[in-house]
Amino acid sequence: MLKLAILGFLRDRPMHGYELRRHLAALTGHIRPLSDGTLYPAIKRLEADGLLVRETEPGSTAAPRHTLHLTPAGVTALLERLRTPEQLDISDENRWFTVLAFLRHLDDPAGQAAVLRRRLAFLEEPASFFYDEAGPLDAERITDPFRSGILLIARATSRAELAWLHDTIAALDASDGQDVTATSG
Amino acid sequence: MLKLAILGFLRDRPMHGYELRRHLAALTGHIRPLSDGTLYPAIKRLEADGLLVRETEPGSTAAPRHTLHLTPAGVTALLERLRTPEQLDISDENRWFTVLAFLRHLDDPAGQAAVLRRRLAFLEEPASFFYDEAGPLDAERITDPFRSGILLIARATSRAELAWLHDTIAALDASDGQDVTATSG
DNA sequence: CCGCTATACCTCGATGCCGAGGTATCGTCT
DNA sequence: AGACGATACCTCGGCATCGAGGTATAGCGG
Repeated sequence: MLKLAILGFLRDRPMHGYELRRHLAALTGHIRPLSDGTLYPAIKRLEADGLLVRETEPGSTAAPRHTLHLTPAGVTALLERLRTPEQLDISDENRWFTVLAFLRHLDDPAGQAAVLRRRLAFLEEPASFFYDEAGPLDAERITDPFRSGILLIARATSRAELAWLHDTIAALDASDGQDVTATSG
Repeated sequence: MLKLAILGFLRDRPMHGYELRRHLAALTGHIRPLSDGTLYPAIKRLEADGLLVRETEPGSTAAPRHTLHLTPAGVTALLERLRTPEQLDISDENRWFTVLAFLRHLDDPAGQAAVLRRRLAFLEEPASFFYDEAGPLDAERITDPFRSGILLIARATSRAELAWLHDTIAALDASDGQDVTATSG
């Protein structure tokens, strides 16, 4: 997750750790704040994997700034992750939003549509939060106001996202067809 | 999180680990599947903390079943957790839904309303996912269709939840007033 | 020039989760 | 009788994260 977000931000432009931290805070920080005890080891792991390099700028500001650049391997890893996200990236809303935030980097309408279709399939499979001895509880059988609130909110989110997914997939399919004829004609 | 869910389910009725596992799978399993390598150590931690006890049923079915019961300390811990959730339980939707799923156990309309008000305050404070050099990006300035999708979905969720929160808080406030006059009169 | 804050980076112990593995029993199908 | 899957529980290594701590520089107010 963190890995995806770091690669995604660095794909836009090289930046140093502290700036990365600010961007990450803006993206998911209100949901789940990120400590730099998490960020810097993550950067080190990516560096050890050869996905990014640091270039030390001399006396720019304060401490020795390491400007972080993606390597070609880093770009490949990002695109691979975006093209074939793991199931948790599809099902968990926080992770899914991170995928969406950088899906534009996957510069391929068909590939983007394929990822959206995976989310679509996940949202369309029936899921129930609660059940008792008699089986799954549908909305009508739930008397607890808090639990019916969960269902209400989940359903509103689902409706909005399904509509958006259908629209966006249609647009991507259309633009893909256009591009193919444009480049081939 | 897991801790809260275990305590919450056991508050309904004692059950053994495997049954707990099924309930947990129904509650959050479609989002994030739970391995029993996570569940059983969590049960052990709760037992070590004195929040639950196991009672071994003799030759009921297969392996030695341990039926899990909340202790008075476990009930207290559950109520305390529900009454004063940490900020992450408020901000993270997955955690928040877990709080909601068991908030009914906090048998106190005023306390329940107070928790809902914390979520309300969180949702009402302005948050932006993205920003550039010129500051936070509002919806109009975002051209990336995937990022505008995030905002669209987040806003739909937020609208639905805010409406539900207002309604439910009003209902709780009303029932609280009624209860007070009923018990005092 | 001292203290304070912001910038910028790092380490380390504790914790919690995951996945892969293992054990054992019971019921059912063949 | 043997194979198999479901039930039921457990252990352990590995890893990501958190939080608390530390280091160092630059700039600003008093």
